[in-house]
Amino acid sequence: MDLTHKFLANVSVDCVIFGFDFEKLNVVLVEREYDDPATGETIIRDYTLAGYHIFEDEDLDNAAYRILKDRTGLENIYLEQFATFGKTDRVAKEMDHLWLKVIDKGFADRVLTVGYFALIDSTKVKLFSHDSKIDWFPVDDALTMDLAFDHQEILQKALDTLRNKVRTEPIAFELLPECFTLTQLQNLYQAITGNIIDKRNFRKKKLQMPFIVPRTEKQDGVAHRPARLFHFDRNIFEQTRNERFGNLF
Amino acid sequence: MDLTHKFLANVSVDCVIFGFDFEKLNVVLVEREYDDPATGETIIRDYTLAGYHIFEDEDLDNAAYRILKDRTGLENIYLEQFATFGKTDRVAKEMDHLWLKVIDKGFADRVLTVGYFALIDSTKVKLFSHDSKIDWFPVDDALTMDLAFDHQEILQKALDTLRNKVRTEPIAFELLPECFTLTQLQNLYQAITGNIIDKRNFRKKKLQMPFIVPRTEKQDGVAHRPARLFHFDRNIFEQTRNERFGNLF
DNA sequence: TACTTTATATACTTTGTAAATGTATTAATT
DNA sequence: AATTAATACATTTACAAAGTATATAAAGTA
Repeated sequence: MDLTHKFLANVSVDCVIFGFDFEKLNVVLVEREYDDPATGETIIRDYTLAGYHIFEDEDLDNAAYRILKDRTGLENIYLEQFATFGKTDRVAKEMDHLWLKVIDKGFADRVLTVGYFALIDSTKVKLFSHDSKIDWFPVDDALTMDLAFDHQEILQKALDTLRNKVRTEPIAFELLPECFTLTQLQNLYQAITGNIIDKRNFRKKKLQMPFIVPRTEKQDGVAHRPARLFHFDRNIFEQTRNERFGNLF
Repeated sequence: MDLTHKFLANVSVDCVIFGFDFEKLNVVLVEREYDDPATGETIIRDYTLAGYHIFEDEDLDNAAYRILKDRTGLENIYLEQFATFGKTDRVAKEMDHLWLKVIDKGFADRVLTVGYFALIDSTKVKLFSHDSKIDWFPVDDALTMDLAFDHQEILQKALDTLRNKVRTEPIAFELLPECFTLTQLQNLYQAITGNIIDKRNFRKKKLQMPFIVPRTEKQDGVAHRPARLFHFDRNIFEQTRNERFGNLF
């Protein structure tokens, strides 16, 4: 192997952090603001995914876990690498931005970004950011917002990957609390895929899956008949993995 | 964004080139040999995937296309990025190798590799290599051979991705000549998935797929009843994409 | 040459299972 | 009592699984 024209690149990791509020799918975005030094007015406001460059002695996966922990405080979270973005012009959008005037010229270098998506139970998570605003946004909105760099493309690819994977792998449960109702699970699948699912068949199918385990507790604090709660048993799922063929919903 | 501890990495692309010989799935491997300067004996012989580092002004995808063209002479080939490998110790295996004595120390640096897999009609392809042997190997064999670096892991991941994707996307046809028999197509799916498929139902299902188009020609040169030939029509497939739900086979 | 053998391609049928759809009842709150 | 959603069960329809039969080529054989 000829290493004579060896070329070195910046490497960063971007985390697409997905959450579910029992209605729609959300994603974590970090706000960027820049005030014009002369007038003091806010000139730029856009959003980025949660990202950071990797450290020299750090595995890619660990960088993603670090970023996730910095932003959510959470550990042992479902995290999956889905794509790497390395177009030579991927920071070109930034060139037209005033950002270039205030930040390190390092941005002008070539930057590779490895994309990860995280699935978290967002119901009780508090988001952290030392210097900028950070918040949840509906994914549908985020796809039309002004995102920095190629974060639009990264988000879209993360969503596509999630939509695909959720059909055959039991990852949807990562977005729900430990106990959930079948309606909540159905709403989640609908939010991810964008399709509506027939309730009767969805229930019938789920009830005969041995890894969807009913609990004695019932739903609480709702203004109608409370639903039975369930939890997902990963062990049973793995034991019965070969018996399955088609969709999980 | 703080860029004070900016870190630069080597970036390379590895291509997992898949082919099909109407019996089994094959993959392209490049042989590495090193002769002991003292005795002249071959000390090391192992195999790598087709890979090379990226150029400074080159998109990741283009690097993959370049590597593929250098090795096969082919253009306009199905190529898909499937994962990026960035463990800090991913070249550690090489440390125990005598290779380190004869090559640039650059290998000791951290190297990120972006994995792509290519699907080609291998029936009429000639492989190129200026300095080393290059050949097709059955994937099953390759998975137990001595592959360099973490190429074992990369190959396995490529195979997993192919196995998954082939269920819902019409990429299997990339491994066949333009015209093929239904038996060849069935054998291909069996080779990829490792499962046997019922011939009667496979045929019935395929014959009612409008994008599997029968041709007037028949199979030639076989010592039994010649089969009808078909081709895959991508336009029809795309037009009828929403009508589909389940497996493609 | 004529006939048989061999190997695979191809067609059609029956059966079992799961999805799609229709209808009814239950259990909580307001 | 009205409202809202949860839950149960039955019927119909579609498709996959599995059984059986026939067609068409080359190659072998009398």
